[in-house]
Amino acid sequence: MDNLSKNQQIIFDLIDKSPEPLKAYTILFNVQKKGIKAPLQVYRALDKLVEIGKIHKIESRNAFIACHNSRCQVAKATAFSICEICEKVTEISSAGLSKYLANFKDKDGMKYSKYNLEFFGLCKKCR
Amino acid sequence: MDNLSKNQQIIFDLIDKSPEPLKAYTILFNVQKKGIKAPLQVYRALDKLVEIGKIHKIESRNAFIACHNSRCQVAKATAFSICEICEKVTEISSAGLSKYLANFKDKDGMKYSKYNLEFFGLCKKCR
DNA sequence: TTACACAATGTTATATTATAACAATAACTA
DNA sequence: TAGTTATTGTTATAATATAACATTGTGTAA
Ligand SMILES: [Zn+2]
Ligand SMILES: [Zn+2]
Ligand SMILES: [Zn+2]
Ligand SMILES: [Zn+2]
Repeated sequence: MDNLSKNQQIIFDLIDKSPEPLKAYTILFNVQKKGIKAPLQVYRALDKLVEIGKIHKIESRNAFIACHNSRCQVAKATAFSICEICEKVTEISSAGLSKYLANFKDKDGMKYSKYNLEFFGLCKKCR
Repeated sequence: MDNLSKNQQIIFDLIDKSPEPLKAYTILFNVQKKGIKAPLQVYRALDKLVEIGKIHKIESRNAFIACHNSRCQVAKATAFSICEICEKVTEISSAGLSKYLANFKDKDGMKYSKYNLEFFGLCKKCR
């Protein structure tokens, strides 16, 4: 379950050591020297890594970052801050926020199994 | 400010009367008989409509819906529920939720100017 | 009115993101 | 060891989005 396959490990390592979210074709370019030559090989590994919660997709940017939040259980509940100038992305780890959202019910009383929240603003450096 | 241009009006009308989110190329297909023939014409209108808050983009689906929530001021604060089976999307209008998120500060004390929240689950019909 | 600025349009080409389809191999299970 | 499932490799193609440039419309102020 924590045993990644060869391609999954190569791609996870790349994303994990990146200071910024990586796009699929950027990943492809960077792992070609390791023998991963086709988009599908990248997308398959990304799909799996997202599924098991090792990485998250930043939907508004079509990019991927490693999970750095023990609170987000297997990609079911994710929150990020995104700087609109430098594009720095940080995973938000807030007990209050995750509790609030996990318990949120809409007006029909519906509870949700999963959510993704993206905050936008300016990071410290860019203000 | 509420005066849409010709292409903007055509595309807004289509989205506004659609019961489901529409994708850019679905829109393109549906407005070709009205003289809008190129993707760029669609994307330009979509960009403008998003900017002025008449429509929202559902990021996880690359699709667009009309705003039906007076609380979301010009696309700065959006929340949706998405059914993972039938793909029905509803804009969430909750005073509590929008107040909570608008006032949310991360651990660095940063407040955000904008957010997008997508909840996933099963709608009434699909349960 | 006329000149200017700015918004919107039209058009062709191209870039970027993602999946279909099929064959082969590796890893796990009974 | 046979059967099953996950993973890989490969080619082609689908789906989403933007670049670049020329033209036309619309509002505004001299
Ligand atoms: Zn996480
Ligand atoms: Zn920044
Ligand atoms: Zn809205
Ligand atoms: Zn449903």
